[in-house]
Amino acid sequence: MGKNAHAVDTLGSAIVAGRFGAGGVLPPEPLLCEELGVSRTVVREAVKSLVAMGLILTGPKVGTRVQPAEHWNWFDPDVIGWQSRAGLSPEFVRDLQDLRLIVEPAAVRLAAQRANAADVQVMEDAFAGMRRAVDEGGDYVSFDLRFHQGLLRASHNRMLAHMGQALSALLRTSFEISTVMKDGPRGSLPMHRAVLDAVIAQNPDGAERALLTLIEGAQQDIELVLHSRSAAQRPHHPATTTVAAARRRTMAVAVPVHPLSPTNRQEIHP
Amino acid sequence: MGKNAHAVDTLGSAIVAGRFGAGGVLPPEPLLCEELGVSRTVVREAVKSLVAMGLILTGPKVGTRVQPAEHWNWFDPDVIGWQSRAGLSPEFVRDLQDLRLIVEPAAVRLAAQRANAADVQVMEDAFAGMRRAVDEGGDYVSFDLRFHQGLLRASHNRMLAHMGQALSALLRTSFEISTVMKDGPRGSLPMHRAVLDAVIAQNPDGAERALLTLIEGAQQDIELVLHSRSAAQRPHHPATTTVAAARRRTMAVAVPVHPLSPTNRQEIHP
DNA sequence: CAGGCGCAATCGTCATATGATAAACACCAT
DNA sequence: ATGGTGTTTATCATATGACGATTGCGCCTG
Repeated sequence: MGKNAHAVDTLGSAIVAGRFGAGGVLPPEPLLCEELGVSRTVVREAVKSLVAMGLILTGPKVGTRVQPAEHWNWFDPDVIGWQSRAGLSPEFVRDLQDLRLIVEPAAVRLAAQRANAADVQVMEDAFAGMRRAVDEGGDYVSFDLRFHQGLLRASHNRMLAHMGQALSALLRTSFEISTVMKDGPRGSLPMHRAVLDAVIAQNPDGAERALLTLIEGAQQDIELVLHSRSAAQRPHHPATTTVAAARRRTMAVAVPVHPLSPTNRQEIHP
Repeated sequence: MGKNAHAVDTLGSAIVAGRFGAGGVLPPEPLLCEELGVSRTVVREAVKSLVAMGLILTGPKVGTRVQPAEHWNWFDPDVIGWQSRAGLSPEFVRDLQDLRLIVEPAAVRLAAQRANAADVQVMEDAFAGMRRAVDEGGDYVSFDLRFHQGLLRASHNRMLAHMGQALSALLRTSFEISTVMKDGPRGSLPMHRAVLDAVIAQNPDGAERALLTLIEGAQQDIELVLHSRSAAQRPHHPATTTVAAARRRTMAVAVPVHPLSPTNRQEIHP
């Protein structure tokens, strides 16, 4: 990984984790150079990236100060990733659940009205992958994410599609650092099918209903996880608390214990 | 303004305006230095900012290429501002209207449940400012924006609050480059009051209804504007076509005729 | 005690050099 | 002739050193 990407990731993680406090000031550039083991050029460019994400602002003599959390760009995959690794606070999860509950039903309504053949094909492929993963074993999560991503994109609304990207980043991270629920996938398949069918039938109401069912299942799981987490204070090792299945379910959610791979949007590797 | 900010703005505007085409590649860094009249350091930092906004990707030998529009960060105030100046295409406006219609009613429901005294005070102040602006003349727009911003923040959801920021950026820009509607403010005052009262009364249903009324009024205006615009193909001078008032209205919207783009080659969006 | 003035810390900008990477091309072997 | 392979080269990535600009803070003066 490039040094710049590493610097952005390190600083971003530290800031989001609250290492400098809310409104605190970061060390001067020379010190950051030492700590990160890079030149001032790299530090400056990393700082510029973080400024663009709304995490900090800079000025002569004032140094670089972290902005209040309301100014973060909460739709940046990196920011969401850092927050996820820093710990899924109940407030953060609640915010995301709120958002999902607001956005996805509305998006699926639009999708049912606007989806074209290509959109449907993407979702069909994703669904096929999910089914295959259940039958033969495989990466269920990626296909599930692709399904929901396809759903959001099928709304043909740039903002909604971008939100899906952010949501995906969170869920993906959540999965990378945890285990997948065992029988969740099989149970959620039929309801995914129902959503897709309703979209194909251009039936907004049916699509919304099916999706709401899906979300409710996920919400229950998440609440269970958060509950079991606050019960078992600070689990020790990769013993991520996995949660028993609910009947209808979209995605499993578990608790991050150890930070892991950053998403690197900075370099091209075609 | 600092050179860096200027560089980011210039490049960002050009990219969003489609000067390099979708998926096109920007000139090499040395050329950009000449065009912008700045050093390579500034260009690189500006590029890093744009990368963080998801507008472009960079890599050795491949140059810096603009990403497809789905990857833009559509919740960045700068990006929205550039898009606004580049021309409010009907699709863009439709996307934003969709978003507003999805987010604001849901947010006001949450606000009615979660708003505290401080939140209410912010909105009261904003409303008082709106009323004063109507009675004595003044900057109605700022207070209207502040009202809606306060509404979103009162939902106590970081993502929703941030979305409000982006929405504000759009509406503000829309106003900066156009004139304000004459009797819109007076007509919209009562409905704003109704929203605020419902929030204070912790009445989610009432708040949502009132807000929906407000949004519908705005939507009608916007449709009128877009219609009159496509009717009058390419008006000649600063004759911004303002639109007659509708009864209930949140904010006035007018048409940018002359983008303030620094580049002379403005392009007509398809 | 108050207000203006200078100092110094810190970021902003510039210039130049060198390394790293990956696409493009030419070359050789089969 | 064709396909693989090595070299070239354009472009970005990083490092270094210097100077300018701005602003917070303390000192000095009235």
